[in-house]
Amino acid sequence: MRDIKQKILKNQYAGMRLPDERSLSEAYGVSRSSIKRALGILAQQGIIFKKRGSGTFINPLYLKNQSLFHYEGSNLGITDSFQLDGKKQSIQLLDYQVVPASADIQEELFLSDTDFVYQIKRLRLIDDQPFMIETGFIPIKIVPTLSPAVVNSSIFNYLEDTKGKRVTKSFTTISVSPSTADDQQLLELKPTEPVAVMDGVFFLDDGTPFEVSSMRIHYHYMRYSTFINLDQEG
Amino acid sequence: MRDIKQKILKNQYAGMRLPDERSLSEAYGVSRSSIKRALGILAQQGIIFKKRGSGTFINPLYLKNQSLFHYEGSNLGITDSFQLDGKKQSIQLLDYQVVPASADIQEELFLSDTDFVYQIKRLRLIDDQPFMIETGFIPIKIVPTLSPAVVNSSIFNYLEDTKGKRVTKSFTTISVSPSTADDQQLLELKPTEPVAVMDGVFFLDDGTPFEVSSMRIHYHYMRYSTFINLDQEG
DNA sequence: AAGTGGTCTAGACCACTAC
DNA sequence: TAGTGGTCTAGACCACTTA
Repeated sequence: MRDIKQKILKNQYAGMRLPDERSLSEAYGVSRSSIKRALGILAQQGIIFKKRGSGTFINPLYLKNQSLFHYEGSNLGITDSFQLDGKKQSIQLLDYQVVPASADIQEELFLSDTDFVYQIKRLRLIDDQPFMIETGFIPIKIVPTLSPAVVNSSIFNYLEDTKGKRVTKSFTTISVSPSTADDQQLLELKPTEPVAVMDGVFFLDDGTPFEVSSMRIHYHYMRYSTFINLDQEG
Repeated sequence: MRDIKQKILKNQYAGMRLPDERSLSEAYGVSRSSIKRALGILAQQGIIFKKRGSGTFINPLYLKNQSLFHYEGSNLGITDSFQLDGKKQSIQLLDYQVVPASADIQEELFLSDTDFVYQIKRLRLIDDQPFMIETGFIPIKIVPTLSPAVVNSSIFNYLEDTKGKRVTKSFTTISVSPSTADDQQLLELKPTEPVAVMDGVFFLDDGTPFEVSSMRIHYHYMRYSTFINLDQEG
């Protein structure tokens, strides 16, 4: 899959058309089923279109606009969703405490009355411009070793590097809101300027809910792109 | 896949756990590969989690909150994304003309200098409350038979019913903006109240780009939910 | 050690498109 | 009619979890 994707990017297929599946199968020395799986994922991502009876074609929009297409939604809809390429990221820790899990949070993280969570509020900046206020809740029993030092950078990376646990799934809702006084102060907004709100639950590989998070994003930096494909939905 | 989904909804599996793939294969009288494909789609949608070595489990959040989870993003991120259940939908046609395709639109719809497009501006309402201004561009050569009467309801349904063409894919970008004077008037917003902006390209089944659309949505009605799963991304 | 999901194969047959 | 992708099968073997 990766190799075919590279070839598409490098324009190594003539006429926006890929070889047929049987040829690819032979060329790569794998079964047709495996080729089919690879192409299926690329089709799901909108990189190619399959047309029964005629062949498999590259989506021209993808070539023109990879930067957008590169499927920002795929990065779990968080920091990487924003244009952080060459820019300096930083974090200000605004709040860090351990509190009992509220009823709402118990429900979303599958906790009981007796569970505690970290409550972490951070301001994220790029090139010293504040762009997002993030308030997250994480069960202490999942990462008992969290500390303010860790929280000053990526919690997801910490988890992956030290515990081998990956955060690979999320359920997120995006909405829009006028800015509150708190937003205006922290994000340096005028009263007429709005924020985007992303509320989400993040899960580990195995489905364990790991964090509930609410993000308030400076409207100027909010941009969320997705490719939707209804083919595989029964 | 549909049958298993029903059984999940009706709580016909004990302990939030599905039978193993080999049993399901036998029970349904199909191969394990077919079961695997069905479960793969449900996992992609966040309905179940697969754990190698231990089994397949129902996502409890899905049972608690199907209404949200029912994956509004899947409806191509448009009207169905909003809470229109029992409510009365209506449309006001604000503009309807045929114009030459601009450079931008030519690029996104793969048209040439000589192509013309319908330019259609509509105000959508639910229960007589305006909630979205939609400006769309559609190549005349794809639907030469469009008319104001058609445009007063769903163009997608018209296409499917009369031409057998389905709109199954979209590429959409969501952002946030303060309301303009036009927004404020049409959507009955105060100057401090913002709008969500959804810009997108919609494609037919076979990858033909069908419409470029820009939607400005009353912030009160904007809510976009997605489940993201990074498992299948290489 | 037993049971689970993950990957992969080799091939049959079907449905559609284009010529 | 030839060529394309779609669906499905029966089975081998691997990687991981749990007891």
